[in-house]
Amino acid sequence: MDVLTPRQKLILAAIVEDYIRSAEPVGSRTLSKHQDFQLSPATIRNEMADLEELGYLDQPHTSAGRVPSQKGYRYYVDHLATRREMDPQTLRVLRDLFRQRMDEVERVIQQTATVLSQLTQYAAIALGPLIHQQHIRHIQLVPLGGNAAVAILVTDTGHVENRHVTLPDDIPPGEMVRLVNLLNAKLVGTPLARLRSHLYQEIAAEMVETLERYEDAISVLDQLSETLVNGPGQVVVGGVTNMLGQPEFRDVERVRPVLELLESADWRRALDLVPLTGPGVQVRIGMENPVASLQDCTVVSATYTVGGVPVGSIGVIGPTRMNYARVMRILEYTAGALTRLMTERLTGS
Amino acid sequence: MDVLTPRQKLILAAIVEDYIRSAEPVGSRTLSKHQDFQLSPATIRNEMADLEELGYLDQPHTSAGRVPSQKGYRYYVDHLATRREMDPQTLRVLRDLFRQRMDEVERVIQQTATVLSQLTQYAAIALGPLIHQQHIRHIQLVPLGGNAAVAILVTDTGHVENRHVTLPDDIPPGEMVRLVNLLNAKLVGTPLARLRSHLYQEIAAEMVETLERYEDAISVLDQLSETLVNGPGQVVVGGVTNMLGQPEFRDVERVRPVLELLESADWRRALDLVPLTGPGVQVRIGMENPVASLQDCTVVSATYTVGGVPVGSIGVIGPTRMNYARVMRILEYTAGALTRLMTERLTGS
DNA sequence: TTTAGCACTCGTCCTCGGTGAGTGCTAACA
DNA sequence: TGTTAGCACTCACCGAGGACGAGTGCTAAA
Repeated sequence: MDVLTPRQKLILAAIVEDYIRSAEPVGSRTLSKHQDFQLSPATIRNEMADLEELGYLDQPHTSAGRVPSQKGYRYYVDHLATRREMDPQTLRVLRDLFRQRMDEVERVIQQTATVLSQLTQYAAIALGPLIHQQHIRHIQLVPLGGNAAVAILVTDTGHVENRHVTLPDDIPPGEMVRLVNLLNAKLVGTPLARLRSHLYQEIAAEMVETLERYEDAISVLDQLSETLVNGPGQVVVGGVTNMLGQPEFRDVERVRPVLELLESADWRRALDLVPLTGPGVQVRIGMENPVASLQDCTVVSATYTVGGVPVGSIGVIGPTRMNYARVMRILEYTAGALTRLMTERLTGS
Repeated sequence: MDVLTPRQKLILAAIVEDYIRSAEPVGSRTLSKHQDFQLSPATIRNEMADLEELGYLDQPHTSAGRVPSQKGYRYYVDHLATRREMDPQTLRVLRDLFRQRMDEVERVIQQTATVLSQLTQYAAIALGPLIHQQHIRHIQLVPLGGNAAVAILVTDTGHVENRHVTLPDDIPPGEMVRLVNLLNAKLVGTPLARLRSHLYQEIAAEMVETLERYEDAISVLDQLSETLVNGPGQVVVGGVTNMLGQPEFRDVERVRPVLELLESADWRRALDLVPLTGPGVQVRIGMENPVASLQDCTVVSATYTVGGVPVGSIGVIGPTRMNYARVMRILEYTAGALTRLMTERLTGS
């Protein structure tokens, strides 16, 4: 990373901030009238030429002003973005959000995505807490007729998962009741991540004793646990149409790949966008994104944790010309609030 | 409704179909070379002038061809659209869809919306079957600690609903078990629509006898049944970005209101779009839509039924320049398939 | 090192004429 | 009376040309 003079930093920061505001290339004259630093346009032009040579600025065409390059944004985020306080109005909206009574975790995630997108005017994405961190509270098997049945699993946060399973033929009456009772007696309190190993290691022996049809029971439980642990969990995307308001996406052909990605049911990729990589706020600018259709976008994300372990994440997707300072601040706050809320739910009650 | 001569009908149909294909105003010369009717451009121009005077055609500007008006589309749909057979490829896609094994009704609805949007290249909307038509299979109350609990309700189609409820303080141990047992003994088989009346009329007496804390039990059940019956049910929207491919929506400002409507969580209004109004395929052209942001769109919808009663619906949203014949045929087929499938689920098993 | 001056670049906007698709009208024709 | 050929007219679209202005790079002076 090159070393910039204090004045160059000042100018770079001013250009980034001005461009974020106006979405128009910033000229030297505009800057010279700008603020603290009293410099003539010519001086600023010299500095800008240097900054462009170093790769921090781009010039759309010869007679236009300068625009931050992706490298410029990166430098701004890493070294220049000042941690301003949140404006009181934003803070109030967020406080109100988390003061609300929201019983279901699903609702919390849903509302978070909505509020994030409203506040930022970008698209927002929120991933529910990974279910396999949660503990089993209750298991139930409800026969539907024929061989069909629904397996229901309730976690200690009150999250309910259900899967349709196929029962083996000719289950003796009472056998299923015994199975359910055994499971509840033995599995309540187990983290979902260890459901399978518990099944085989600790209660298999007992199942052989208690149940006449051991293999059949295992087959049902396999069906339940298989999709459950690997499932992507809840994903909520909000404010997609906000992207249409951004000037860089006034052209339909530009937004289209982004909207298509956001709409696609291929949530695995969505998860890639906002991976669970440690604490703090992460910023991916343009080409830093692994997904090609986001190369003109910035993804800002943060994770919320329970007991220090990341369990879910939230993110904001917008153009590279993004209000970094504000979005990062908002995400930081929100992730913190979610961490507190989820910790309370997962350990407190 | 004015009476059109056979030739006028022929010309109107040709214009509508040509415009649906090309999205460009149709000129007299193009039409004269068109097909069966051997007429000179001049003759066709005369007829077109008449049709315009009657309101079936519009002219974007003096020296452009003609475009069907909304009245023209309406006439076309009502009198001219020929019931062509579905092309084999479309038919195969639909057959494959419903041949798939889809245990959960939710998956059926989800997949239907996806396939509809893929086939039509418009946006598709699918509404899950109204839950209050279904019958109770199982009720469960899982305490979470403190006063919180989850109430779970399974219907005979295997649909699982859950709500967080607040328990009264100091429930005697065993009381809740008794409550759940009583509910299951008495309520299994009841249609959800009659849950509340059953609660009060038929088993209230028994509850007073069996339970020490009758009022508390009722308060819990109230919480469960309240949101359950009035809930909007499952709504899936798919293929929203398909709209971006339509030439009439190349301008961002034109798509925006439509996408915003489709994204909005205000599903009540979405329900208004595709109301449960009897059998058959419904077409709403432009201003016929009650929602202002759809005034340049056509909504084609159909309902699926169980035992003759409409329980859910599907729809396609696209520009007024829509391939009516094909979309209507596809929706007709799909609604029929859903009717068969849901009937089997709701009554068969 | 900074600044004033100046020529230069280049995107934007406007105008303007040519082009062509399409029309309306009229008169002739079957 | 319905149909067709002919013809003048309209008007969106396209590309060229020119004025404008924001902004630059360079040079020379402070």
